[in-house]
Amino acid sequence: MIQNIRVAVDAIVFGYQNGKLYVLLIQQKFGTNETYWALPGGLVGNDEPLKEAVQRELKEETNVEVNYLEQLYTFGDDVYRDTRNRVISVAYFALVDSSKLSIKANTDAEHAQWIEVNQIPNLAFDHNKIVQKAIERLKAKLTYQPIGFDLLPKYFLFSELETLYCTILEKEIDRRNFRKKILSFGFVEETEKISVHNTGRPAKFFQFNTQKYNQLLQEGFHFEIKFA
Amino acid sequence: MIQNIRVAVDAIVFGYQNGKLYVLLIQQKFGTNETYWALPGGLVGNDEPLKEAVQRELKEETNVEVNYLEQLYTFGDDVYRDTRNRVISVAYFALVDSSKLSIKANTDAEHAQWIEVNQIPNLAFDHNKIVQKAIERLKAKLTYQPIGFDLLPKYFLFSELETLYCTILEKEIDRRNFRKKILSFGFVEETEKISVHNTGRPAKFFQFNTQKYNQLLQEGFHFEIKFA
DNA sequence: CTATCTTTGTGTAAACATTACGCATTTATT
DNA sequence: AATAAATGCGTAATGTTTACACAAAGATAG
Repeated sequence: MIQNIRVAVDAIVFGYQNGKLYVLLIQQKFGTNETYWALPGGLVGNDEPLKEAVQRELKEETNVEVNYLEQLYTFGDDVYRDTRNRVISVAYFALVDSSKLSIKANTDAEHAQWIEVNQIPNLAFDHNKIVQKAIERLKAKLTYQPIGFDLLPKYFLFSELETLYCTILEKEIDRRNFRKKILSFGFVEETEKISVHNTGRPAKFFQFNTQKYNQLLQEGFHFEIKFA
Repeated sequence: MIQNIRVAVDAIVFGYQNGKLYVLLIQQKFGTNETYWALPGGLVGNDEPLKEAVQRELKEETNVEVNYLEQLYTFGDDVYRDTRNRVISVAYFALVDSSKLSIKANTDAEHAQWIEVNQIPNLAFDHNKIVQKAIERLKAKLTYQPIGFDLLPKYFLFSELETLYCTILEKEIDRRNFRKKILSFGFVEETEKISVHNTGRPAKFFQFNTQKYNQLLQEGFHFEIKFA
């Protein structure tokens, strides 16, 4: 018997801005006037590594380049997830910082759009399920890996980092304890820059020091933020 | 262009007994007199869910039924991992308790064998890499999910649980603090049974209460064992 | 039958980490 | 100048982890 299974990749790309979490979706046409929302993705080339396939599809369909990319899960238990063919999908989890939240014009990218996570419509195939799994991963990782910084600009305020954690994890935390905890790690550094907003005391900008973090990792450090 | 990619599943099954961790491997013949060790696995059927494919292959090739099964990772970045065809492999991570550590006779199962993890030979394809990733997953999960109990018999001694943790994580821990920590969770219960070994004070058998654990999970409980 | 060995089971004090707040600081606004 | 808003720093109370002392229960040897 000859195996006849298609292999696709799909990307769940998260972006964050002003206390809101977004997912990158594309609008696809089925037939003449029916449109569906779906995750960016497509079939893998015969000689193409999976990871490159995701990056290519993202580039083609949305013109977005991500800051962070890792494999999420392979969806292949529902044999009829695509009604036309047997297709398994290797889903990837990705993050972009807020500077990339505007779609750059591109042949196909016009159908791409950032949608707030609590306003995601019905998606094609099992894509709602995939997004759900990605959100769980994001929440989990936020507490044990410093991926929150990949969602923020290079220089950020502590209040921004704090509201990012609170909005994504849907929990409250004490501003002052959070700050102390993060600073105690030693890989978030104060910069010279100072933000002036319309109200309140001006705040220092901070930055994530990747090198310092990797060094600490090697010394056996283990990142963790507990949210009650 | 027609996509021509094979989809395989591979299983990394761990077993534990007497302070030793084992992986289930099979001996395969290539050509006439060349033999290779490899992970159990094979191609997925056209109408077969991935998870069922693993279970079928395990049954066929090793006659083993596992206690715990979850998807590990999909290996598909090395385009030439199989030199004959483009094959991507969806790897699964599985556990059996010590009662299943003897291979039951079966047509194909004669080539299956439990090999100690620190004596794993060169394996076919990228299977050494896959096993490595599985070991990392096992170590990580042991600290934040109660999967250690799936490697032990239904009734076990605290000393057995303790040495399991110590051998797999390759670390020492204080016996008394470990016991207190585990018991504080409330899902490991004392039984009436008592073990009499040749030396020392007789020990109570304990058992894992799945129902209690699930109940605690719903109440927001989060399992965690820290190893210095 | 008592001394010794070994493993199990219980307790407790010290060290460390987390939590809950109080309050001074620095700007913009009235 | 007084007020408001957000930032930045400190400290006491509480909770958790670690290190270790020691009693308990059986096996063995003299």
